[in-house]
Amino acid sequence: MSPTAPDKPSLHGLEHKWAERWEADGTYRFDRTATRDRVYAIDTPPPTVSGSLHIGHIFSYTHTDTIARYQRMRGREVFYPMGWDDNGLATERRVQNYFGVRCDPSLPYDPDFVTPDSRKASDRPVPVSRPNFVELCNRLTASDEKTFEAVWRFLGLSVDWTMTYATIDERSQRASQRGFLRLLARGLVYQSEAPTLWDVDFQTAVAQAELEDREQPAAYHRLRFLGPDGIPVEIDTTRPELLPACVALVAHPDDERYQPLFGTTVTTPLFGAPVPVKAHRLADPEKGTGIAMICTFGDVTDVIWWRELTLPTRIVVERDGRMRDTHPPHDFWAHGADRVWDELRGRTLKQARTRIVELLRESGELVGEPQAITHSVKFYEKGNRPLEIVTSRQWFIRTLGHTDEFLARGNELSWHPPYMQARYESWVRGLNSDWLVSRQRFFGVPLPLWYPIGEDGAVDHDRPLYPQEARLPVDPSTDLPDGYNESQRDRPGGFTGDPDILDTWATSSLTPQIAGGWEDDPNLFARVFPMDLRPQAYDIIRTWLFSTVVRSHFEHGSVPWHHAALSGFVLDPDRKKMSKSKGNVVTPLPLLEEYGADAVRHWAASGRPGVDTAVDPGQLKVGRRLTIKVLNASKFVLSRVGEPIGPGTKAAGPAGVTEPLDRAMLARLADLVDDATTAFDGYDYARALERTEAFFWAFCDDYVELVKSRAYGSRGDEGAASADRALAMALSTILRLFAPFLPYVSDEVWSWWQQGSVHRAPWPESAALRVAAVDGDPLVLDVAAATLGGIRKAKTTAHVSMRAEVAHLVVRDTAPRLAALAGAAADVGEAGRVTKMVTEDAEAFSVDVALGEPS
RNA sequence: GGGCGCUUAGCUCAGCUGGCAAGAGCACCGCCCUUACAAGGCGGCGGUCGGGGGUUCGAGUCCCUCAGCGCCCACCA
Repeated sequence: MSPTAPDKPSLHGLEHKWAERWEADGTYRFDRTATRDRVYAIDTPPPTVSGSLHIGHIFSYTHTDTIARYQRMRGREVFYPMGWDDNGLATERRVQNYFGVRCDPSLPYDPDFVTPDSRKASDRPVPVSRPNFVELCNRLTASDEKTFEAVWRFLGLSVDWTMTYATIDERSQRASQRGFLRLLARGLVYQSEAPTLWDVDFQTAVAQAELEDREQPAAYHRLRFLGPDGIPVEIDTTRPELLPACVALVAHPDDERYQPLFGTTVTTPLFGAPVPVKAHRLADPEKGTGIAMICTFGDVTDVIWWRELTLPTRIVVERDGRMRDTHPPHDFWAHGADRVWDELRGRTLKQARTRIVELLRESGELVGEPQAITHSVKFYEKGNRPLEIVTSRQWFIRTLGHTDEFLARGNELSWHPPYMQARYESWVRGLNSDWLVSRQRFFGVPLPLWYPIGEDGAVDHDRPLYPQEARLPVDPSTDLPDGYNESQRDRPGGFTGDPDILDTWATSSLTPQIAGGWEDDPNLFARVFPMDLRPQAYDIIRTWLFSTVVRSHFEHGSVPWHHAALSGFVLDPDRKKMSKSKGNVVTPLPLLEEYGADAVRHWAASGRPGVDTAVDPGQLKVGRRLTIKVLNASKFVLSRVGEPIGPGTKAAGPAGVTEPLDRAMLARLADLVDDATTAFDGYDYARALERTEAFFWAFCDDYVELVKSRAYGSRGDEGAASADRALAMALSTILRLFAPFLPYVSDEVWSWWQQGSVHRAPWPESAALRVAAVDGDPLVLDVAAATLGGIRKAKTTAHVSMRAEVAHLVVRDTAPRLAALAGAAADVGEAGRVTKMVTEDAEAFSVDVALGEPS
């Protein structure tokens, strides 16, 4: 059988051809009979299904795929599933915009509902029931997932596509609810009625991990309170509209200015409410006037003060971000304060602020004019308005008090790059609240709980009812707690389902368990858990990585995986962070189509682990050129090779390579294999690629040129055979080294002369190459290449063709290097078209090139 | 306020445990239709490796310090 390289090799259509072949052959199918020690398990990040893939996905997933392919070639059975993160707010938001609907849980299910069509952006959203809304979510995510899968396949991810999951599917819901109930049974999860950060647009509580600070314009308003002896006490506030919720003033215990006031009572402006003056260490004497008003609740410090100073609660802000429209219990407001309140009630906070400032100004209790400042305010990372603090009943997983355990688990992990561990540790050390997992949303895993309703109609939250694990997953809005029937739902003496869902992270923190078949498939789980690798981008260390460690620690008493590989971010060509609002998001499909998947992968894989990398058309062209070069160089090599040469064939034997230059190249190649292997074992795919690529170009430019004429037979069969065998060994090795990065072109070329897929071929081993190289000295190749370079330079300088004859060549160099050159003198002579070559001992390398026909 | 990373040719970046007479690609300039490759090949120009100090026979590479950029965490009346 002889190799069959096409006359005109092309990249066109390779993706389609090979994606189909791999699927048909099950090239990446996981063999679940493999024992744990042979398995390499990857906890693939389930991308958020929200319309279209981002170039950042391509970047990070390519990194993972190179490692997956490397491990597979090293003989590991790679467990490489794909998940879709479709539950949660991102999907809800997309569904609202896409279909023009709004979820109203109070509506009954409408089985005949059809989505509104031909609507305009200005149209009001159509209210739909929760079940209808969830149906729409399922419909849209199903189609989005198809689109995503198509892009992943185009990119050439070596995922086992028979192993997919979605974070909203039944398996995930079961795992999520089971995990929750087990924590509940162990007291690691609890509910609490407490002030929590609240997004007034999404109308849900928000966890610490989902916060971000944003700089916002604001203004200090100086308000005059009335002290015990009629002496004014002035405070600065950015939230004057919260004055009716003021429950105390606070200053630092050591602040001599205010020490006389501690324990006394002052009166609030406008409302005339008597409030105590308290001392607390968190009060900052440098801020404002050094004494602050405590409101329920303006910010998290208010909550701390309120709790630690046991202050009363006076709520004026509603969950929708407006002033409440009723009279709050105002037993301590002064007579007449109702008239002030009537000016504020029901208004938005912004309107209320404007109005109260006017009122304060009129009453003379605003001191001076507001001073504009800029300060940072907490936002929900997906939100548009500052978070408020609202008291509500929520469920929490206990994370406080476990800091040392979490840090210890962090130490058990190998971090790539290592400095990423610092981000994890600073997050763990900074935890200041338990993990809030309940959300007041609709599309997600329901909390698997019901509550009894007393004969008096009061819901008894303290005695939740929960299902046996065998019943999971349950939807408490339609399923029944044991011992009840449907007629008792929401009735006195009956029960009510918990209306909330679990936060996305409460489910995706279990991806190793979900993908690995925890409890559902113990046989599989034992083979893959704890997994080997968690690949992800560094921005979600505090969410996904941390929460997965927490769940695994609590549930299994182990780390969820042994390695964490953190990818950087993709920046736009101007090195700015990409965001939808800036409109600089790069979508991957056009790049894949223009440059080819291998070139896009080449760009991605050239981004160092953890390092932000810009989209660079130049780099994409480099990748494109490389893949074309692989095709052409391979075609040349195979035109010299009479039969397949690889492990087990005759040319693999050491006897085949006799020429010093060929041996030198193989020795260099062996070093390369060691380099690339070491790099990959350290998760440095970029280094492996860079080394391979550098070798390959030098191989083409120097070695191939040097042996070309000998390979054509200029010096007899033996010299040609040596070259052919070395070329074939090199090609086989190079293709396998490139395979993790350029899966399409490498398998294409592999198929020209080898059996099976290169992606199931063994990773090259340097030992075999060293045997073939015998005593090969890399110096031979170095000096030969340098000499050839000198000849080329002379010809270029003389503006003559590379085919021009060299009448007389003098090579000067040190004795050892000249000795090395002697072994390749004939090759150099033929490649440079040198008629007569002489050497002279010298301190340093130089050449004299006399062009022209031999005299 | 605490921490991490980065700062090397015009641009994007390699240079891992100190030995480099400082590298690659892109861009730029020039040459070459050479039978693997002209959507190519070959060659050239270009940097006092952010500043300053130190250790060393020797520092882009280690230590100290300063500066700029980016990010993480904490705090925010």
